[in-house]
Amino acid sequence: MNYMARRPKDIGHALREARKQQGLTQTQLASLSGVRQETISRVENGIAGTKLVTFFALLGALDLEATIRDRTRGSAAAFEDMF
Amino acid sequence: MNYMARRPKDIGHALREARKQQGLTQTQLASLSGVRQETISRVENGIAGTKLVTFFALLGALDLEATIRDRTRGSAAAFEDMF
DNA sequence: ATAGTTTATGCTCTGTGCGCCATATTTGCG
DNA sequence: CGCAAATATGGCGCACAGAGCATAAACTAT
Repeated sequence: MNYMARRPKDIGHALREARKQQGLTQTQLASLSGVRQETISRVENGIAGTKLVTFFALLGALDLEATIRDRTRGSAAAFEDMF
Repeated sequence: MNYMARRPKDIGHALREARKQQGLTQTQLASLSGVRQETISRVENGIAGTKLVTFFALLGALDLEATIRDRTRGSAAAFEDMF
């Protein structure tokens, strides 16, 4: 699990993949995170105006975290996947 | 530059550090990103409801990117900093 | 095909982010 | 200290996210 994100749409993809990977439905994730199923659907489909609070609620429920770093690290990505 | 973020407040901190590191004022970053100086101030101080669009506008202007990954990677963080 | 589940979409309403403008407060430096 | 630059804060207006509820559309299986 290691996704790079530069646009809101990337966030949606990452969240959907993580959710599926954990075998959760949107409804299950909804009760885990406190975010409604409808909202999760819209977020996963890349609604740009999503709030950080919502994003982090989903991140937490999926046991994920975000990191912020320079864009010049693409070459190291494959290496990091070793962990 | 490698910040871990689990809450909106972490985002603000990371953005501020990155901006300072590049020797930019909020006003300069404002014209670079299209986000207003007042908004940048509030975001850096951890306003929870910040929108993803705003966040990514600032990320892009600072030439940063976000990654999403499992929370079990703390031990690898120091190692990744080698890059 | 049909029933059951999962996901997407439409609506109203409330809350709030952010643009915009002004100003207060803090910070840095002589 | 005193002044200028940088950052923070407040008000107003508009746009839109997200709750809540309903329902439609898309899958999945039997």
